[in-house]
Amino acid sequence: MQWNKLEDEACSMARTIAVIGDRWTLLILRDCFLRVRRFEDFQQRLGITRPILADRLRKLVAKFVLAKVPYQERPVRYEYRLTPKGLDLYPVVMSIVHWGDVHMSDRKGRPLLHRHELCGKDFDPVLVCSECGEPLVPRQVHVHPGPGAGSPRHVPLGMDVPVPRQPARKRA
Amino acid sequence: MQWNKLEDEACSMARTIAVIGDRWTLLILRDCFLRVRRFEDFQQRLGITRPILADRLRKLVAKFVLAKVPYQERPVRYEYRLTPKGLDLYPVVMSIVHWGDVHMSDRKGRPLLHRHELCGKDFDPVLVCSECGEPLVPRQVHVHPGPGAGSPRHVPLGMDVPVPRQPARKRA
DNA sequence: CGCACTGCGTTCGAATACAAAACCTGCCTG
DNA sequence: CAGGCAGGTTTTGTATTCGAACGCAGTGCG
Repeated sequence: MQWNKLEDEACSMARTIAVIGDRWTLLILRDCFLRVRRFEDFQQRLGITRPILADRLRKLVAKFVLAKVPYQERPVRYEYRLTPKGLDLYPVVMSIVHWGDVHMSDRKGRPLLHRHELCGKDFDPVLVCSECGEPLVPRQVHVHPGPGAGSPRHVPLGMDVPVPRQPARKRA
Repeated sequence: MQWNKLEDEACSMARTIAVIGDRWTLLILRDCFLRVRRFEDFQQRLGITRPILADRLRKLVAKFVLAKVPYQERPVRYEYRLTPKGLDLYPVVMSIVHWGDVHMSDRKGRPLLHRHELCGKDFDPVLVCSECGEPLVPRQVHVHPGPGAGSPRHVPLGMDVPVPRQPARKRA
């Protein structure tokens, strides 16, 4: 499957991956949330090569995740800023960081702690239900097709199928 | 930067990306949460080629995200199951799917809806603070170095730096 | 003027990852 | 014994990605 095909899948995960499912893109976005905005800064902080960086920034702008806005005239220079669409990726980025904190830290512990300005405490991010506020666990989530459902070659995430497979298995 | 170097960064995001930051790996994990467990099923559902699938499964097992357990003897056949470490990726997967639902759906709407068994309603996932329960927004989160902090070549996510750059800029 | 510098990229072969298809193994079934 | 099935590996060609170097505009400095 090529990158472009991913976008056409009737699966939100595939479509998202078509935008951010690239090693560099996620690191660039992390830096965006750190208020890094300029080509040179990205390049130096990430150690990414210039052609790749230029390509990823271009793609993110084309997908309206970043916006290219001039910060000075004469020589016109641009900086890359998160759009509202880009800002909405915060949960994705935070979830990834948190998983790394919990599961990929070495003996010394996690490299950094997050403090919530509202309550003043160090916290972990928790994913909850928008309706009842309870934490989400995989087993309590069922999925049913929505208006944009296509032929489910990819049965979408959480779909409670008994694993689609050839009906009966002879051997246990 | 090569893949392996990512793991050594003192950044939880980089370390997580070293595990799951691959287009196929995330799709495989999505299917895992759908209770897909067998090589053939992954292959057919994803349209992934066999060598790549074998490679990704091997890596996920090596990283303890999946476990390879026999489900029958004589011919020994294995299935791949999420470990607790793997199950903890649920927020990552859900956040990605939700972003796709919101921002990548076509006119017809999102391909699927999620229903929460506990409250019986269709919901969106929301990322909240574990301490006060309020939704997290980027601007209200500050970060300070934790015990595992290294030299911050990558200043970690959310770090509230005024963008590290060469002190004074000659041109405005 | 003329030369260097800064910010932001592009162009170029070499290395890598990937796709498509065929092949192999161990066991079972007809 | 032919064929099938689950779960891979091998082989071969193509698309991506990479690192190093170059291009280029607009100053700034002597």
